[in-house]
Amino acid sequence: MAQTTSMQHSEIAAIDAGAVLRWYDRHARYLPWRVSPADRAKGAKPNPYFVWLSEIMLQQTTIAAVRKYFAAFTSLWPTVEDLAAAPLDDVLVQWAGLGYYARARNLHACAVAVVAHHGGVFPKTASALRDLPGIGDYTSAAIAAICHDEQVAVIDGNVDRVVARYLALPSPVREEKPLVRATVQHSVPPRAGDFAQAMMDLGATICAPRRANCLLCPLEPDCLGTKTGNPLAFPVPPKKSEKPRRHGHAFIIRNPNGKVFLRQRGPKGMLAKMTETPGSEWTETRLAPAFPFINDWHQVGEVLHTFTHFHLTLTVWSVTADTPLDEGWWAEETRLDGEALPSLFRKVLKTAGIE
DNA sequence: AAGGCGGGGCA
DNA sequence: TGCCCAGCCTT
Repeated sequence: MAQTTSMQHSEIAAIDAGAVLRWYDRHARYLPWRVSPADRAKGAKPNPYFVWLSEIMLQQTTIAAVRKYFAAFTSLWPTVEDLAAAPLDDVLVQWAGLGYYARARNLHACAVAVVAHHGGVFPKTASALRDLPGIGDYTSAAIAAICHDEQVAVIDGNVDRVVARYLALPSPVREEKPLVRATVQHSVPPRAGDFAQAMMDLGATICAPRRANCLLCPLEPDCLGTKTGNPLAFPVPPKKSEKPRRHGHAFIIRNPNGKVFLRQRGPKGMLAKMTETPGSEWTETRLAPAFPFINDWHQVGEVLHTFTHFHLTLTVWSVTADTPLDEGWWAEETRLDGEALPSLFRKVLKTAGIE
């Protein structure tokens, strides 16, 4: 077995890290949480709090979407101590619209843990970072490499794609994970942080999902994907599963004072602890609407609109209520900025002209 | 190992 | 419309 491991090791293809770094030194993207390669060469180090915050926000989220949120968070909470001291509800308000709200809950829990268990200083190794909430294989490696040049493999969707093309991998990335990891780990140079960011920039600007600008790519000379004549054939897409469509009802309840009724969702599941307009369960078959607070809802309500959000088809009702309601609060229609309203419920309110 | 999570942008 | 984006967590 040891011999087999040795043989496999000798067969692992390497990425030309020198070529990648030379390209990065000229073409690095400037981002607010980043230290440029030139400043890095002078000894400048990135702020681990900024790097961590940006990495969490960037999970399955584009840079364009993250910019404003990063600016707002660092303005409100300049340090991890500030973030840890903030109420979770305030963090959810600021996160509203960015999606994947478990990230916001884990973000806050992680800040609290860093302050409570690490003296307000982020751990320096990928292994220790990996134990914090919301930090997995990718994010732990990214922080350790970018902040401390730990020579770990940093593998995100960009790197998966670059390597899948570079090696012309015949199977979906999920099945090729060990080979991708071995290849990247085998290639990490001492400038591990710049290398990690370079590979991601390469995937974002040259070796992009639907466009490969091979003429400008530092890896082109050895790229097997290019040699096949169709690098865009990689990575091979996984089989996609059908998702059932779900149906639900949402109620826009307004009182005579022109306020709208909102409430907080439960602590588990979809959009946990976020603000919502009251509604029904979401089921696979279309349900007759039932609203717990108003027995004769159908006498005072009317359908405003029906729209689809992901796999959810939502029917929006307008309801007038003149009695106090429990389990929620009445909000000024013009002051929804202070609510932890996900995009879904902002869409609901927008159908009634409330924004 | 697979599925759920949420939203925006772009071809 | 479908796919992708600096993935993580749960079952």
